[in-house]
Amino acid sequence: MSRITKSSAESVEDREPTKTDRVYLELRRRIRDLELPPGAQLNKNELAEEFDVSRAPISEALARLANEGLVEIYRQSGSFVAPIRNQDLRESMIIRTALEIEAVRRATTILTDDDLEVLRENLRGQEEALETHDLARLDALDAAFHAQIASIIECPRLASELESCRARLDRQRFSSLGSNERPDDTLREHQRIFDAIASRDPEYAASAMRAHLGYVYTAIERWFEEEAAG
Amino acid sequence: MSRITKSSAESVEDREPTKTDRVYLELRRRIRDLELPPGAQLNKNELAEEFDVSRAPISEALARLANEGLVEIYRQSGSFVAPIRNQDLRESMIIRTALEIEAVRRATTILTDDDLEVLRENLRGQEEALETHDLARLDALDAAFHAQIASIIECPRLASELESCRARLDRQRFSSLGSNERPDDTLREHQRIFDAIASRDPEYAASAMRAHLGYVYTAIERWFEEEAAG
DNA sequence: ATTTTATAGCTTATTGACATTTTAATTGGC
DNA sequence: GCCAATTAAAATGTCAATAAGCTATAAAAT
Repeated sequence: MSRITKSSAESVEDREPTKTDRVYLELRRRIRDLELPPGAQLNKNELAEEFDVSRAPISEALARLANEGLVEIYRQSGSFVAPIRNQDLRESMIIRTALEIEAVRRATTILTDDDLEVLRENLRGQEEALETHDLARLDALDAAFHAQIASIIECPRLASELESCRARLDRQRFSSLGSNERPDDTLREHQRIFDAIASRDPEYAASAMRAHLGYVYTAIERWFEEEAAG
Repeated sequence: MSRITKSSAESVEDREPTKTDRVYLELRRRIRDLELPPGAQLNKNELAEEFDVSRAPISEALARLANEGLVEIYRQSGSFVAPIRNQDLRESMIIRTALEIEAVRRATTILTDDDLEVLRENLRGQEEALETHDLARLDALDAAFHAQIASIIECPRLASELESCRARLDRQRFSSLGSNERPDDTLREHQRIFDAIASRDPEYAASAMRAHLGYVYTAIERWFEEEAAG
């Protein structure tokens, strides 16, 4: 009997999202984009009123965000947007590095020509954005570049975990956007990753990715120290 | 005002677990240990009665387990223990490989002598367990060996994600325990990982770990094909 | 003046009832 | 005998009210 219901799996995908999902996605976006700044209080009653739902979906959405490290819930006391902690950024970068290196390594071995063309097109866009000093577009293409590489290996759980890391890291990135220190270096590193992938050498691709993410992490640490000092 | 309440963080750690936590941990254990077999129905009403709580904590616990890939919830239809899918095992092993390689690489560079001694002691235990054919103990020490390596880098979020992978993989492992094909090979691979760590060579350690996990994955795939065939 | 204690105000946790949706069986028609 | 529409049962999603716990303020005692 229980086996039969599993046939409903196909109809599950394309249903309108539950209220919990709506609240979760919207709050996640606000936190990521710093509309809700670190430390801001998230009152479940107020949120329930604002979203015009009861407190149950709010509560579950906040629990999910807490699980993801974007929210901290103190029992019977209050819920708050998580502060940006150096330790969190460090851990997120370690996990991101682990996943992206493994992804690029495997992607390199199973890559199709279409995959390569998508990446090449992205890089062309990055060159344009750099020439026109469109830092916002450059940033978006940067994120897409990494996501495209990860998507090649068709591992949704890995992609999801990577996105979770990025959400935590994005808050720092958006904090320092504009003070983007080295857009041209970044582009060169991306091009080197692309060349490594195109040459179908997993080790080369992995080391290029590692070098790139190492620079990214150095920049994050520098930002954090300035933030702590100033 | 909202800032002040964050000072309560220290008192949050050592409070008795919430009902949701209790239900989550217990259900997770039952699923992992196959007490609740893949496909089994999880009726929220029945569970609420059994645990003597209302349905809210049950619902949240199941949501967490669903997020982790151990449970599948079909709306207004039913909740079931997730089946063991080859694709899930593959993804879990990819993520596990990514995280463990990164962990061992970093651990190798910051290792203390005490850390080494703990690992050496574990290996001695594995040798004993192999000699006495105590496969259950060998299995436990295997898990501990990997966990000890990961713990060195002090990255709780990585450790947590690894444990989540292991929970998914454990169901397959427990299914085929006893048919443990190659306990002696496994020990040799562990010893090689230890030697690499002891020599403080991150690249060597990473490649030893990659080789080991590759063999593990091969065994999993073999099991799955036999399972599908027979 | 300082420390301790009691109280009041918030906030989240939990509950039990209700609404919505899906699934399966049953009935009626062909 | 078979198919379709209807209906009933069952499960989860949602809600609004209540319970329980924490923080901070203020009063009281040392």
